[in-house]
Amino acid sequence: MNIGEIELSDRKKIILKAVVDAHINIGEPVGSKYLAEITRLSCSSATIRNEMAELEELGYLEQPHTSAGRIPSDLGYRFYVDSLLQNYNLTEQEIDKINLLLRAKLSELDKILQLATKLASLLTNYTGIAVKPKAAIVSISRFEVLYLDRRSFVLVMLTTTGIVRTKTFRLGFDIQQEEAALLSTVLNDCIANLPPDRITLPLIVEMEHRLGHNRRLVDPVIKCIYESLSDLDEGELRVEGFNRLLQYPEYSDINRLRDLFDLLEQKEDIFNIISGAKRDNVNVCIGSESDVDIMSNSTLVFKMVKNKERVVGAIGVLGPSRMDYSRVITMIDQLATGICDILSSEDVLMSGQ
Amino acid sequence: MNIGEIELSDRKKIILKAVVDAHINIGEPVGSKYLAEITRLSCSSATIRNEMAELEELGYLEQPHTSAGRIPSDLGYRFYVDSLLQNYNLTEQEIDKINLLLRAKLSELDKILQLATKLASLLTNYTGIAVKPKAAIVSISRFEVLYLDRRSFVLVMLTTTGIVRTKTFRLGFDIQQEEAALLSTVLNDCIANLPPDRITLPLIVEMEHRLGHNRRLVDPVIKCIYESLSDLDEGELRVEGFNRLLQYPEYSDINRLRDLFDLLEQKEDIFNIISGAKRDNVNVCIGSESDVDIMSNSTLVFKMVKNKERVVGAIGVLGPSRMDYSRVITMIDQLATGICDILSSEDVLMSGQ
DNA sequence: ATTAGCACTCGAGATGCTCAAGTGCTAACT
DNA sequence: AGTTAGCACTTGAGCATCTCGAGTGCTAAT
Repeated sequence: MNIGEIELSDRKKIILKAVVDAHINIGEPVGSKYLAEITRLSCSSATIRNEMAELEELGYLEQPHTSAGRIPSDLGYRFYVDSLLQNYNLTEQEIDKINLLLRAKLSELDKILQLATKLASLLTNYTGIAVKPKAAIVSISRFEVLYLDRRSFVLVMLTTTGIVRTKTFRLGFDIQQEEAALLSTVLNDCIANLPPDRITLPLIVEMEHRLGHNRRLVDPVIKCIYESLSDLDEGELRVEGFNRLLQYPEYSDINRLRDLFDLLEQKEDIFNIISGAKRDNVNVCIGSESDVDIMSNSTLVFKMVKNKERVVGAIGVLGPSRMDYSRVITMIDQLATGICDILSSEDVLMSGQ
Repeated sequence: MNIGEIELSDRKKIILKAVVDAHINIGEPVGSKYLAEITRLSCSSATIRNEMAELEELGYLEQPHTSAGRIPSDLGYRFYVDSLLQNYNLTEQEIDKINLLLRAKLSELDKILQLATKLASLLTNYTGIAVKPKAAIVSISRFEVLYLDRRSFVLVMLTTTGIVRTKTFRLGFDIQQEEAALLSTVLNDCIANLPPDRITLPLIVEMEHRLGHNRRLVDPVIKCIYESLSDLDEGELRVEGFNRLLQYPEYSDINRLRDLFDLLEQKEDIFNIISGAKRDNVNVCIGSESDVDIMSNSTLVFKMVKNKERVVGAIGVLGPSRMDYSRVITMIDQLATGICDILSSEDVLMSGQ
């Protein structure tokens, strides 16, 4: 990203990696003496001091104050994630837990994401998040009216995206089974497959005309359709295990905690970060790499969830920048691909037996 | 509750009320001198000191340490809520905000509760909560199969409680419209109105028999029915505005905060408190009045939401025991009765126009 | 019964001290 | 030229100490 970034000597890389690793484990600034002990570089603390000073100049390390050790900067974490990361091997237990989810083969995307979010939080010990994006323009492809009794019916709406919505109507007057059927026919004739902005007054008038004395049904039904459609294209952000963050010293400051909480409750920023993701693989947004300044000191790791090339959501983890990256990245990767597999295998759901 | 509780002198009541009021506003222990100034009792701080000492002996007040003022004990708050509370008059704005909700006339209980929870939190500046109780034993009163195309259909399930569930099935083999219709008939014949524990193997075998070569549909459909039913009788706890609590000094301790968060995430305890409520009106559970010890220093104010005598949920607020009771109680009352009104007026929903 | 007065208690906050960790720099060494 | 030992320096954490103010309880006078 910078001119100074031409190449890092092998020793610098080893030291940088050691600093990040140590800081991830210990949570405190790491000093030269400690490094000299744990690294296999046979050189003295003084040498390491020199190297660290240079790494700081290059922007990879920071010093909280003069007499403390060094901690990685965002750039340092970035380099670590991009170049220094070792593969993490999931333990049997971890694989088991993920498989448990996969085997459950839950029915709806919602449910899967919910469980996956919990799992993400549980396995990584950070906060799990899941996102369902705003739907593209949705319309209702088919209406169905189920006649319950002379004073109530259920309106079933099948959307173009495959989601089904229902609404029960209770009436202050009587209605016949044939009239309910007529309502369904008229709805299908007039406004099936129309996006909300093309449901115009003339259409509504026509519907009222065709429904005769049941014209009074039109208004509430249309209102309900609008509601359902606008519901559907709202994005959704699910958060699980926020309290896990409370155990990390970086969030022992109430204000930071509060900011982060606001970030999650307000949703917009997270949506932006996730929808701005470039990579098809696991994305890592470290600290202030996003424009969201509240994110400083925090990192978001996530991966898109796709169903046959269509992005249907994302799943990830939010935690301190001092995060066990290799573990978390592997975990999210596994989880996301697992979900994708379930989704794309849905076709075969019943062909097996 | 105790022998000493025969009766409090008027002056004691005034002092107790003044202590609670002051502590609610200031958030700190209140001393005798301060009280002597603000109360209209023309008596000196020494007298007040004597009275306070007695109130402490009776259990209504507490002293954090010798040289601090007094704070109300749980019992003190309880007496305040039961006997000393003045009516709070909602401001125009507050009434407007509530009316806005009422006018929205949202379609589903879920949506109403969601909005109401947000509103509760917003208006009171504490954490809003809503509860949907575990449903009584639910069964599915009617099945409907909507044929989509030769490889998919939607199963619509109407439950005895009026809730509708749907599930889309995608098949690995072809199916005819008549076969789908048959599935619906068979389901209605065999297992409609049966609680889950009475769906027995013989019934399933019978269904498979009647469905002929589509017998392979039975297994996934039954599985889906089980899932839907067990989903439905899960209680639900909705929480909004937890971060508002972060502004109160009683929650500046990370551990307390964390305990409270766990309480909300784990749900069971809250369910118990709410389902153990005696009063039909607004309930106030102060601090350790419940058996849940995490609740010490916190108070839950809530009211049941009913639809024609059937309890369909509850809405309330969680905050520090030092809570603006008169305001909060009025607020929750207004909100809950408002929701009840919407629910019971649903009948007339369409008879108007 | 009330109240003025006073001795007493206790925590919050300020101050100053030591200590350990860690640095940067210089000079010596390979 | 790169490495290292050594040393002076910096700084925050932790701790003891002190003061100050708020508030109490008690006693004696009203």
